[in-house]
Amino acid sequence: MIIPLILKLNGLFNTFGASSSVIIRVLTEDGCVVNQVVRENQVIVVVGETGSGKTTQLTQYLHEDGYTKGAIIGCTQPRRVAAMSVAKRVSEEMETDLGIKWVMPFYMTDGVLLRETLKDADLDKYRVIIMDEAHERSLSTDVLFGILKKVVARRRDFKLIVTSATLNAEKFSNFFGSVPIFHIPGRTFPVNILYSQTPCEDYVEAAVKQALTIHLTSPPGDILIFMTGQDEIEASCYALAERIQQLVSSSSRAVPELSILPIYSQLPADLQAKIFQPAAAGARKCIVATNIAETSLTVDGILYVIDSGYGKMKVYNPRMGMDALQVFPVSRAAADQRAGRAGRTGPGTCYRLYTESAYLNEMLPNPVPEIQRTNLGNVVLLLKSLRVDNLLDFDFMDPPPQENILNSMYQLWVLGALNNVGGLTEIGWRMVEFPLDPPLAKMLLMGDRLGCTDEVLTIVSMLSESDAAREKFFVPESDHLTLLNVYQQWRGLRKAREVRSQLLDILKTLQIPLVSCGMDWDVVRKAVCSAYFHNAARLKGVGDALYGLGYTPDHVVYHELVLTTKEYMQCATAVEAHWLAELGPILRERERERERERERGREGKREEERSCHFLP
DNA sequence: GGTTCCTGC
Repeated sequence: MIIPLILKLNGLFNTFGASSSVIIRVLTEDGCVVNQVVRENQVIVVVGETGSGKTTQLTQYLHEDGYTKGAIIGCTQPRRVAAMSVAKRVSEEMETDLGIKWVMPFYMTDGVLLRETLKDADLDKYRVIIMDEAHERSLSTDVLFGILKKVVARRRDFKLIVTSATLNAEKFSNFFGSVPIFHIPGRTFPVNILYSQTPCEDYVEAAVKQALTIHLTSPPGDILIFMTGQDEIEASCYALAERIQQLVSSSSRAVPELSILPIYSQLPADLQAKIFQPAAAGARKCIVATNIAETSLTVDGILYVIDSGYGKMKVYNPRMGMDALQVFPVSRAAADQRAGRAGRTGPGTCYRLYTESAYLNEMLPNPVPEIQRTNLGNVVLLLKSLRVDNLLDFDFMDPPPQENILNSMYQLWVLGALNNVGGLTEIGWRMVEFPLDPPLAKMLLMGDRLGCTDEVLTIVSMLSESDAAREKFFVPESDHLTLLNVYQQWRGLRKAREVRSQLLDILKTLQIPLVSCGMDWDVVRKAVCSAYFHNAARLKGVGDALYGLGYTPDHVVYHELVLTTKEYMQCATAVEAHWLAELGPILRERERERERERERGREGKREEERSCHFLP
């Protein structure tokens, strides 16, 4: 077998970190040590650079040691594109080794593996699971950690290999009982890090200046600037273009070309693709990005990184039942990840627009894991179905705030998924079958009861489709019906169609018939209402804010409430007040109680009646 | 009239 070995001898028995008692073992050139250690340990943690080939190497060793005989090696990634591209790369590498029988590891997202535990709690079909990029701490990764820890205890033949960035390795090792940590050296170049001498007043301005300085005085190499969002990116690009233009017209010397390229996830795909095209001869690229360029996208040729030190993050507030999209200083780990982007093609430089003292004293070592800042409805449902009765006792590596768990349980109870003692109801058991957020699963099941599964199925599928085409097909009473309208009139929506057919399969297995209500769309609104009545609002003093709706309903339910500069209800549907009473009698009672509590307490006016802004 | 990045089928 001629797969180049990247695992190299890297010093014997180094201790890992000053406080650590864990010894880093060594992977030798011939790989026999790793084989032996995998043999001797059920769980190991592997520290290595992204793309160092560690998963390829590990699966090869595992194969050699017979772990693929009559069993499967599973390898998880946090993102689907990554899972697919790793699978592709590995299969290409395999093809070059003619005549060798190789059992491909099964690549998937961690979310897929998590859902597999629903059907097979012990994951019997897997002999080994490799969790790649576990340091990213996706919601699914964190839930899987707790579940796999139990699988490891129950199945002595089962192996778990967790790969991680340096910072998290010891924590991961401790979680699984001080398991061995391995180090695989990376292949990146050193990055020189320069800090701002004083705190920076306006990082957009500072970034633009720094980029110009690099462009005019530093050797060739592309620039990558990290900003928080679309607005700042547009402002930076505009300012950069303007300054370059000024220089061109005022300077007698020739100003080299600078190709200014914004990138963020909302940017249309054809514009996104531009960042991967090489710059014209003699020109330099300057990419201005959100944190999409931190992990999701990798551009080669970057030698200069300019880091604002900030990023946006969604934070769930259980008291308000609302997500807030807020700007935060990034963590040290994220800042280091950003800096590392300058060292992929050669020795690079990272300009941090904040002081070294801010880096050392004000930034968190790691980002707050997603599980601690999100609505846990799905997690609760899933764990309940795995017969984890007391969620507060579940072995989370970093437990979510108790308030988040209790609030999510309350929401599930309101939806009828949990009974009074916190067990799954019949509806709850059926909701688990759907890979959907609990309200959407509920909407489907209510569609069954109300005779409109066909319509509701489309609406649920469309919520995952882009909202770009929505405007033309506007239905005044309901954003949700607008989505149905879009789908019915323009059936070229690929993603929605795929999702729809897959959800339809699940309906079939649950023996729920596909029934249409024709044009009687009121029942559809009722189904929407039944899913969202915990997200209900009475409109008050909204004035001009409703101009897009055409008329003013008394009550609406909404898909999501997000706090940005203002509070925004996203995807709202007008409902009749008596529907709320019919469909959610328990809720109404609880709400009255809570309102009375609130009136007594100091907590706020804000929650009583939300004046709101509509997004068509 | 606006919002970082992801996921399940």
